[in-house]
Amino acid sequence: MSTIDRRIRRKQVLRQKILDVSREILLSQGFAALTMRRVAEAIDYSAAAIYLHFQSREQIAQELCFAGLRHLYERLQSVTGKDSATRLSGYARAYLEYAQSDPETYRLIFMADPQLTKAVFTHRDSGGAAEGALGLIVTAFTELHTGSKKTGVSPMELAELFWAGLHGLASLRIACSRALTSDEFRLAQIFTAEITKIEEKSHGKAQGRKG
Amino acid sequence: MSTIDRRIRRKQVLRQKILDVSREILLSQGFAALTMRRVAEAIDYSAAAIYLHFQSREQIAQELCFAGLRHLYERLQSVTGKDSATRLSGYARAYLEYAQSDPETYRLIFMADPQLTKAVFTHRDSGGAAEGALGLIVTAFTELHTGSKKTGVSPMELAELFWAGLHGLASLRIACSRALTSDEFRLAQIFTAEITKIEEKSHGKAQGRKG
DNA sequence: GTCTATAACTCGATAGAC
DNA sequence: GTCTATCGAGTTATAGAC
Repeated sequence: MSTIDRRIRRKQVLRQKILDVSREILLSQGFAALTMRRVAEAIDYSAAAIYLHFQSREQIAQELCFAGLRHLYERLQSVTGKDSATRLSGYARAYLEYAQSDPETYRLIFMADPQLTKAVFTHRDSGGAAEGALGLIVTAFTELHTGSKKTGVSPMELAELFWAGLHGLASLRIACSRALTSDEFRLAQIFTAEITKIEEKSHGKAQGRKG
Repeated sequence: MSTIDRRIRRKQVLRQKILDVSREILLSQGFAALTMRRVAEAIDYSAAAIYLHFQSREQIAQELCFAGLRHLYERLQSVTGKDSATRLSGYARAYLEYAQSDPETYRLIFMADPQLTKAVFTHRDSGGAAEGALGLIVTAFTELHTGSKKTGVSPMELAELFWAGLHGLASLRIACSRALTSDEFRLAQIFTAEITKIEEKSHGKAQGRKG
């Protein structure tokens, strides 16, 4: 291994360490506490040294968003189910569980800064996690759609509505724990049942189909 | 009118002027641009003078949130309709229209700072706009409920789910205009139809944005 | 080539002169 | 009541030590 390789490797290691420390600060104290000085303190370097590895604080935030989005995508991917309806129910739970497990990152991705959110949806650096995640949901609704339950509403529209609903539940909870008095998982379950047209089990089927 | 009254009045006028200027900056440039120095510049005072009328920047933000929430409440109150289902449809439209008309204030209320969101839901200074708004929706669902369409799901739960869905649509649009490819008003219409259990009339209804 | 040290600028907020 | 001066904290750019 040449000295040049060693140098590159060390550089990468330091860069990753900056990201790790940043993630920890974000997780425990929120984005406002994620300052260059604090990160520098944690990795035992000067604040200016960070700028050799990252262009700005925003860029660090962006990478944390990308990583968070990949985590969310992985959770969704790990959801299995024979029929699309139960899979959608699993997606809902997985989505809310992710937001609950790492609210500060979720906030950073979807609530904090429009530029960051935009970056998540436009840049390719996140490994296509955003498209992939939505793709899973669209696929499920497409399957559901082949049962021809609904006409005039495309799977894409249902997928986006589904996502928006989950995001509403997750983000309201993050913004204010007291905003919703009902349990968000229960609301998500009701929502999923509605959107997939599955009657709640506690009551059998109450209404007919549509032809 | 005594000199003391005059003084109090002038003080109130200046205070309102600070709020007006702040609101304008928020509306046009976002919360980040709302700095004490900029406000001071606009009202032609020193930055320190503002602290005679407001305890902090946060307090200014809070009052802007309260005012915004009252505006939202007014829009919801102006929705009329014979049956609860059409009223709910109107609420959905009014809600999204408000968020669209003043996205920066909406962001401040529900997305920016947990402390602000919490204040909106706990403090009484907003004139009970938050409770009032939710109350309108709960009432509509209670009416709907008397038709005994749904059992096992309370009107309160439906109201919160309804609100969360609308918030999801509004906040996603604000966070990133490209997040949703479908028209949010159409999605809201689908959502409302679902949650009120009204089958879509294959395609008859219009989905225009502005009434 | 890398990092430190430092300076230039932003901000919110406060103390004290007038 | 108002301003000036200033503090502490923040981001960022750069000069120079190693």
